[in-house]
This record gives sequence, C-alpha cells and structure tokens, in this order.
Amino acid sequence: MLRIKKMTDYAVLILANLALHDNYVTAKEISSSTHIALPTVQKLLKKLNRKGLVLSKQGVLGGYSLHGDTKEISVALLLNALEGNLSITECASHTDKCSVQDFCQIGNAWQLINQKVFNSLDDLTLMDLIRPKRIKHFLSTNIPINTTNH
Amino acid sequence: MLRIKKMTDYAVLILANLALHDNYVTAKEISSSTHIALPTVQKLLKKLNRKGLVLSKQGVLGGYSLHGDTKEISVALLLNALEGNLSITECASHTDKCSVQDFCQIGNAWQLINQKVFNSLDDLTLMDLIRPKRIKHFLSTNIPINTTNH
DNA sequence: TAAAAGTGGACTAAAATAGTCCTATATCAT
DNA sequence: ATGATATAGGACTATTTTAGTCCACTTTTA
Repeated sequence: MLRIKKMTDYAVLILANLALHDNYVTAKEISSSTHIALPTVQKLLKKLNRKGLVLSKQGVLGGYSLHGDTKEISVALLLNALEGNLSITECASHTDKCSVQDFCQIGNAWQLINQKVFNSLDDLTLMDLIRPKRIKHFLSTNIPINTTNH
Repeated sequence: MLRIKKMTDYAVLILANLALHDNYVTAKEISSSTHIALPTVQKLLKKLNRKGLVLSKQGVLGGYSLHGDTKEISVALLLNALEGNLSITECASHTDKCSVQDFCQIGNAWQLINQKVFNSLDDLTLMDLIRPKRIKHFLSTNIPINTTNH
C-alpha cells in the first residue's frame, strides 16, 4: 500500500490543532481535543520537537506551539520528516541495496514514479491540509480507488 | 512510508520478465532469471493470474504469459490490483471508519493528496516502467528525498 | 519546594508482511 | 493409461514493522 503510518496521520492532526492556537498548549490538552491517547500524543510531540516542527517549553506554564515556518512546509518534506525515507522501493533509495539488483530490469523506473509522487506532495503545504476550503473543490472529482481488496 | 510492498516490486519484475517472451514461461524459469525464490514466484504468479494480468496454462508445456492488455495498464491500477486499496490513510478510504473521525479537522485533506498521487501514477503504464529509455531522461533531475532517517 | 510540564528511551503488544509447504488438478508425451 | 511436469488453492510459520505504554529524569514557575 501507499498508505502512511497511523502515527503520521495523528501527527498532522496534532499540528493542525496547534495551528489553532498562538500560545503554548499542553500535550494533555491536545490529547483531549483530538481524542488521541495521551502517551501517543506525548511521544509524537517529542518527535515533532526534535524535527523542529514545534517549539516546546518545559515547566508549569509550558507546552508546545507550532514553529512559525511549519505552516509553509510542503507535505513532501513533512512526510519525509515524520516517516523518514519516502522512496517507494528500497532500490529507489540510495542507501539500501537490493538483493536482486544485478538482475533487475526496471530498477530506476521506480525512481521515476518516486519523483512524480514527490512532486505531487511537494506542491501542497501543511496549511493546505488544514484549511478546509481548498479541499472541498478537489473532492468533487471522483477518486477511482479502492476497487479491489488486497 | 509511501513504500510499496516487496512483493509488489517482485511482481513487477516478473511481469517485466514475461514481457520479453511471447510463449509460455514457467515459474521455474522466471525464478532463475529474476533470482527471486521459486515459492515466491509461484505465489505471485498465481495472484497475477487471478487478477487477470497474466494467462496461465497447466500441464507439461504450460506456464505463464503476459495478458495482452497488461502492457497498457496504468501503474495506478497495477498497484491497486497488487496491493489493494491505495488510499493513503484509512479515512481516505470509504470502507473503513476512523476512531477519531468526529474530532478530525483535516479528514478529507488526505483525499486531495490521494487524488494527486493517484493521478501521477495513472499517467504511467506498465511498459513505461519496463522500457529503460524514457526513464534515463527523468533521472537527470534530482530527487530531493531521503534526507532524514525515520 | 511542590506541582506541572516536557525529555529520552526502553519495553511490550499487535498487526502486517514475507516466505514456505502441502495437497489437488490439469496437460502432454509416450 | 500413466508418469512427468506444470499450475491452483490455500494453510501455515517466521519475520519485520508499527503502535502504544511506561518509567526515571529534567525544567520551570507559583
């Protein structure tokens, strides 16, 4: 599947939630407004902080807030930060090497696909995901997916 | 990750291999030319046959051959056949329902992304993957992925 | 200085994926 | 006819990945 991880999905919800506030918001508050379990929210916020997507403040009046630049980050970079390597196959990633590489006839074809998918995702920003308006419009077109089971 | 399954990758290699022949080719032969383990090749060919992507013939002079229409199938439909539901999140798929749905602010944003990725993949055919020529050209552009670990 | 926050990371549980194997069926050559 | 060689279907196990929880520690402020 080309499915993203549940955790990434949650992370975006959390970012969307932070985008609604200007002040620091605690993990606990985010947990109750998003209905994602607290330990999970905590874990994700720690990660988002390490990736530089949110700011954090310890102590009594602490919490998290969205890093200023985060709203403009492209979905491609966002997913890359949250999920690591976005390459569609191992062989499309330059770090790994594939066991059948030497006999592979189509190897770099995946890189073409990779590029196309990346470009699609690079066109959108986080705020495009959060603002509902632009989305409705696209929804009017049919999405011909999900016609078979795996 | 937006990574496809290893099995899908193998399946495409197998299809590419079949595309080189006009006659029936046995699973064993495909296994030795692709260097994918025989049981795996057998399993995948059975699946490809059920999905209508290859033709099969039992018995001594039997084997598999590429179904005529398969070369023109889009990569989107190919992946959909091999991996099932292509939707990027559960909530972008109409069958499942998400546990935080009622509190979700960005739900259908994923559907927009889904649509974009689908469109990208729908532009390419299986033969585009197999023919090496068109690919080299695209490779000249840089792919800005894989800059962090997950 | 106690309470309320985040930090780091270990740990377990659950789910998805990969891979193998067995029994049955079909086809062809002799 | 029948033996050799294929595919067909599907059960089964092992491995890997992902999800989720928890604990000991640090920071901040009233």
